[in-house]
Amino acid sequence: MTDLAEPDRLTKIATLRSRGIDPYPAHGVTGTPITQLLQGAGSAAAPGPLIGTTVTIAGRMLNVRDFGKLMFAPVIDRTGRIQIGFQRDKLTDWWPDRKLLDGGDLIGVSGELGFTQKGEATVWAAEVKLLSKAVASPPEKWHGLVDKELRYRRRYVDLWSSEGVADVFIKRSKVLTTIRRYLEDEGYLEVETPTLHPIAGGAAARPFVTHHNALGMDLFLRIAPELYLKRLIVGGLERVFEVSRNFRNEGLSARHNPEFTMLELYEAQADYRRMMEISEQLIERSAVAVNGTTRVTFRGKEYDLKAPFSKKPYTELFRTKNGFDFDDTSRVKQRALELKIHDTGDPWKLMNDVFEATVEDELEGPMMVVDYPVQISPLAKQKPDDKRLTERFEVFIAGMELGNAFSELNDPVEQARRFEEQVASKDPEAPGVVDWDYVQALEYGMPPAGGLGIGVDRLVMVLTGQDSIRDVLLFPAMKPQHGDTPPAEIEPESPVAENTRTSRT
RNA sequence: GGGCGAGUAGCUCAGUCGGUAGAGCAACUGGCUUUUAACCAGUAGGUCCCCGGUUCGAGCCCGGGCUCGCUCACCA
Repeated sequence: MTDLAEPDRLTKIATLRSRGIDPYPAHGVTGTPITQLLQGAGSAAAPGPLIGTTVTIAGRMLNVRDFGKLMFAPVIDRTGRIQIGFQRDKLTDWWPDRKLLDGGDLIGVSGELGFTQKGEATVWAAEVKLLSKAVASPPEKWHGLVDKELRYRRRYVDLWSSEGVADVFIKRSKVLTTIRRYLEDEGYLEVETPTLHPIAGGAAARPFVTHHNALGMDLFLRIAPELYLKRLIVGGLERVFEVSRNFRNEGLSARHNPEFTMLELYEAQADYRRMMEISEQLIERSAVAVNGTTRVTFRGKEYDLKAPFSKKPYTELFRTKNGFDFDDTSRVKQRALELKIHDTGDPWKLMNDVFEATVEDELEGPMMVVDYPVQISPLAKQKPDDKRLTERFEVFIAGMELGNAFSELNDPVEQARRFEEQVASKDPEAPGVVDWDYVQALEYGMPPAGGLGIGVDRLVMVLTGQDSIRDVLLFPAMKPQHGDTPPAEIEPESPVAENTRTSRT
């Protein structure tokens, strides 16, 4: 047992057993969802149809108020909370055992639904069954769990003890349902592609490295599913999407978790204009599904997510904020110095860093930045009328990037050239080797296609008004707790790469 | 990694000038048939994050360290 287990409650378990009561019975009680009971109860002034009938509920009992011959306690289930009234006169045999129940215990109760003198809907217990004895106390009754670290570590308590927490995750689920339903209606196929990648491609990020013993090789946890999904477009599946858990070995923040969920989709014969429409639809429909309106409040500001979103060219935003063109490399360098941006040696990364520092944070949105320079868009197709730019856009809300999409580059020769350029660049986040298998796929011919990625966690943040990504993840990344037993060491047959970056030597 | 803040009972927090460690809730005992953070009386509960220093005396002052939160940087 851990030190959360209270000796007194453990003693009660022994007492229960000695009286022939199993504190952890094999079978539960099927109850009516509490919200349904409350609806059927109506109010004391206008009693509903369930008043006076015998009902059954199952849930967690909290906060017992004992009057000696009468006792009240709320019981919660996933739908709501209702009060149970225990009366000695109606529970003569059970009454002496009531002290064996504690706040936090899971119980099943049957009895007549009625009201108290104060008019609160109450189940007057006629039968009580202990379903599971809690040996740890529930959180303090009026502050609840306030310590953020404890809330994340003990999400299993936070979910039922903190107001609104479960609701965020119910909404998150609704967002995913909405996305799936919409894409299925559009003729998309949901697919699953590998999480273990021999080459960490499809995005610029530092990967996690792991090791496969039988194959005797290092593998990367995927940083994006992109290159596999486009192989499926070559394969003729035409419209595919994946809800992909991606892993990036980078810093943590209110917007970044090492594993996060990305929706990626690809559609043959489409281009980035079609992706704009899909982005707008996905976001607008998700907003309506969870909030019933396209209006949301996020970080103190109101946004209307109604389609269509405004669109502005990258180059124009760049010029307006900086006073010179994005491809004026000497002035970009100078500006980067002014902004104290670290120069990795890659002039185009520097240009984009200047863009991010000067433009992105102020993009309240919802808005789409369109037509990105080709040098920072290695997988996007060039614009026919301006080869310096690509058919690419990103969606921003509240200065936060929510989505990224483009007309997919399907020219194998050009793709190989860009991969080689990337590998030769000084960007530490660029892949270390060319993905020749992907180039080979393109050599067979990929139809013109549009692709889109949407950060699901961030979308849920905006839709539920949560400032931190940790509040939309059930179990956000945490350091192991001091004193935790470390996980069993697995002996690799050969050492895992020393550096977490893609090796480029 | 930088900046700011925090660490005292199971939980939420006080702790004055450096002088015997406190409250509410939770727990335990007793009372109470209509409460809503029920109430009343009582009991128990402490490595004041750790190590060192100053001092007659340190929760408090000094030095070092650890952990956590927020934030900036990196990143989506």
